[in-house]
Amino acid sequence: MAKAITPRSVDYSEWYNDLVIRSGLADYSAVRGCMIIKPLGYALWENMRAVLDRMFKETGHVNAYFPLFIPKSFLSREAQHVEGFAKECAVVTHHRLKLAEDGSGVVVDPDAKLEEELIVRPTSETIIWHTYRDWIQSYRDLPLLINQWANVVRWEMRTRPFLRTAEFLWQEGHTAHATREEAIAEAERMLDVYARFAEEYMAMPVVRGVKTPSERFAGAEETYCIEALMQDGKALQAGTSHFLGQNFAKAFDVTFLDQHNQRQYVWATSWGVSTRLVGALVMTHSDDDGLVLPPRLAPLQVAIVTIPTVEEPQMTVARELAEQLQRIGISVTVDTDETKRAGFKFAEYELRGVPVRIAIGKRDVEADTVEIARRDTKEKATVPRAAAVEHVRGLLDEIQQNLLRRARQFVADNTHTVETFEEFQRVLDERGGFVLAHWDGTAETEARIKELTKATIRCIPLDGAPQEGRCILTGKPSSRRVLFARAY
RNA sequence: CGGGGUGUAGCGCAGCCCGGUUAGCGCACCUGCUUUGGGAGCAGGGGGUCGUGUGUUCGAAUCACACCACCCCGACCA
Repeated sequence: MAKAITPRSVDYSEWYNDLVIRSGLADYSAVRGCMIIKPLGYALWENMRAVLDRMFKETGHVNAYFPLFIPKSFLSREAQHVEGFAKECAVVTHHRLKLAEDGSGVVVDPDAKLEEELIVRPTSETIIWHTYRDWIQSYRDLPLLINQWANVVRWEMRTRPFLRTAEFLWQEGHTAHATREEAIAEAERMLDVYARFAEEYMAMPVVRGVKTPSERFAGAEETYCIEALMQDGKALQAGTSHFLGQNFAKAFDVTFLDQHNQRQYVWATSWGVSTRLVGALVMTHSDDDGLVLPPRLAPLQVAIVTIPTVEEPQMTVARELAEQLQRIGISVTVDTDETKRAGFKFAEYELRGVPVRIAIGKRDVEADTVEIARRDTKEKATVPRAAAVEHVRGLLDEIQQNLLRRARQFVADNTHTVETFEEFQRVLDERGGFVLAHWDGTAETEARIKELTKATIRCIPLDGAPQEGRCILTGKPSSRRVLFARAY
């Protein structure tokens, strides 16, 4: 094995880093905390983006684009918002460089200092709500349903490829509504879109819930989220949808006249998912041999390898088969690289997560068969050439379903219900995973549990039935279980 | 921002303690031949500001000091 990836059992974190780099998803860059998204990683993001974009449009949203830079004063308009983001903002202070007098290169020209500093957006609520003030006058202007695909910068202390980078790509939806109820319905609708995307496309089961007040987005009245469970038993917040109340409308003075000629503040939501989803996908399905990508998002679904590459009969079969697969909408490549041998290619396609690999050798040509291997289980089947297209079509569906099934089973196996604090600690230390437990509802208890165990309340699950119980820490009454985990 | 680690060829490393030929090794790369059903073999070849700076010395990858960068672990966050 020329390209050994650290096995998960040795060091999960190393495995992830190795895999991201060696599979060709991303590279480190010259800038701290910023990564280069390589063609494979970007293709994956493009596929995610295409599906999400379609789902947003199906739910009535349109795309727009707002500036990268935000005047510093905007950020301070909403008190909680600035508190939440102030510590991680990149700030532009000058607009010009000049040659250094000592010839050592360029220096910032002190004469080019900006009157007001510009913040590189960590999120766009402020500049968007500043704009919405001009766009909204009447109830007829509502709802305003806009999404933006953009990059944002958060100067994080500690970064990890895809999971937390200083610059990341995302989408941010920003909507304005006439009523509280409508805005809440919008926030819930978009959470539902995210959850469906995660399960149907990423094959990643998620728990839907709401954040506790201390975990809420800065400036939100309610933060809805989807939480996923990674293979090492740690949780990952995969998407959030916020009900912002009238906070931003009040901060930016966005009002409208209703049907009764009454001036009202607008109700808001914002919601986003980011390139973090690529990391989530990797951590959900992949194994020690490389990426495992769900067919519905895989940039390449089928790779055909002929053995040997150069000889004609098998190459002819490969090209015919590829054409037939393409015709039914399956992405496929015929590997014509004569400098690599079959074994090398097998390993390489596995590393890159291609769901289905087909091998065609002289033996197959003679028997009129092809060998079809699936990435998720690594099983191989020899099937008649005439049945290959249907086999592949069915197999891609089967892999998609199997990944979701497997991931669901994992979440089920790693979700524990506990009654006492001792049990809580033991489960976290020995097994990790999601832990359902009673909590007295106070921020103090939440903070204390975090301090003692490093576990946070990931969410208050939306589908959890109310249940009387006693808080695992304080013994005070609790009306429902909440979802705890150690998280990324 | 605290703790730890690493900077030597595209990648991974040895050499450094104890200074001294032309700085090595594996992978990758180039050429040729033989191969080709799970990361091929042989032969030949190309590729280096030893992170940066200053100092010590006849002489520094090697010793000293300073700086920089990146990675990992923590606290903070999508």
